Amino acid sequence: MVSKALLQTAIEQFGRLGFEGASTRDISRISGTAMSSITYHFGGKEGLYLAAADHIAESIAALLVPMLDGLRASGAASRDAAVEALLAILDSLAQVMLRPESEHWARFIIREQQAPTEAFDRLYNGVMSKVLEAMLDLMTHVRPDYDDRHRRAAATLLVGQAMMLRAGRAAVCRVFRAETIDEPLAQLLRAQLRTHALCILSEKSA
Amino acid sequence: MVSKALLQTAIEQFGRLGFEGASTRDISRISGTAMSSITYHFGGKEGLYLAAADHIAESIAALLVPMLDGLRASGAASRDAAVEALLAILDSLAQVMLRPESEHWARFIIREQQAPTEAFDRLYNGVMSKVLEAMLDLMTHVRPDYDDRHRRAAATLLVGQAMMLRAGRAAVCRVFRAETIDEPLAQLLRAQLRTHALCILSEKSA
DNA sequence: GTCTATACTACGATAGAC
DNA sequence: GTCTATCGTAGTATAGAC
Repeated sequence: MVSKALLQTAIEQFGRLGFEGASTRDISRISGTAMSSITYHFGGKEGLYLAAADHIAESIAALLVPMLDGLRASGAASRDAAVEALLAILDSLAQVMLRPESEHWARFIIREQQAPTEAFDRLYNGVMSKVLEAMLDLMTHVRPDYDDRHRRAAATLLVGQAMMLRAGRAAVCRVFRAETIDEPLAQLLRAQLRTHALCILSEKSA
Repeated sequence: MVSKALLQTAIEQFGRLGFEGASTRDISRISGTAMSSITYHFGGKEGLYLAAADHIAESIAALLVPMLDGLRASGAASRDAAVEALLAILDSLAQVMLRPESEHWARFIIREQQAPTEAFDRLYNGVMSKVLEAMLDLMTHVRPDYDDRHRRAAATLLVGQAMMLRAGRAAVCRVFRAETIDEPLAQLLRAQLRTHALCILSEKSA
């Protein structure tokens, strides 16, 4: 399974070093194969990069998408149910951000956020849009008084709190004077995120 | 002012391409000087990188730090005053994130968050810690019922909403089906951030 | 399918002229 | 202080053996 190894190594290397910084020499060497295997399996460096984006989107989608339909359905029952469903989505996002495995995905994605290429389209269409659509759907039940743009702004900012756990990881660790986010700290952050989100979502209409 | 030009170009190139991806050849060419000027002024590629981090920290500190002492003082008057001071800090952060000039800073900083080097120390000690200390100080007035770790978690997550405006820029634009964040959208996002923060900070104790 | 060998370009650093 | 010239290394891509 040379192509699988190349894909895994590519995600790590592209995430750490960026497209230009990563070298196909290193990727193939770490994967235990020859450089020319990249050309054979993916057509070249760029093909490998896009394949890595697809693989990341599929991996995250596998973790999140299956639960979205259920939450959308259960959230239609009442406003409180929609709030709970939104809290569940946010906590799932937070858990993904806290997973050690998400480190390389996150680096890759955050790079693409700063300078989107075709790879960002694949990430957005593959996962992000699905999560956001589910959130916006639930937001219509929670915030019928908001217009569409306000609901989008609210959902975006709520996601920001979860994203902080990855995108601002180094700062989070400094704030807590910790080397890493261990399990008790992770639970504290998730609980606080829930408190914040509950407060924002259940506040009576302005 | 060759060294100034090199510094500016370095921030842009390191931000876009990362340390490994950026080339001293390009940086010197874009700056209109010779490669060897980098060796002369900064000792080499790494010295230039650290100098770029210092320059970013100083630039952001110049925008934020002067207001922090005043807000800390005014926030000591009452709980409501502390809430208002915190809202002012968050809005300033949001404005920094929304500034077009912050694009290159942000890329540089976000890269360092994912893989901190000595440059992150300079960024954290130069600006981030000062903003966070001011926020935590105000939080003791707003949330005397929280323990220190909960206050740190709350402050961190609040900052996350502002950070989303930069770190998740591409996703924000997609959500609003916009090419860029124009002035009306920026105001909408800032207003929503204020609503969220106000809701979180003024909620009665749990 | 996977390898070795190689062609060609670009990298960072430095020596030395001015 | 800034330049040109050059060294040694490492980059991607490709041709061709097996």
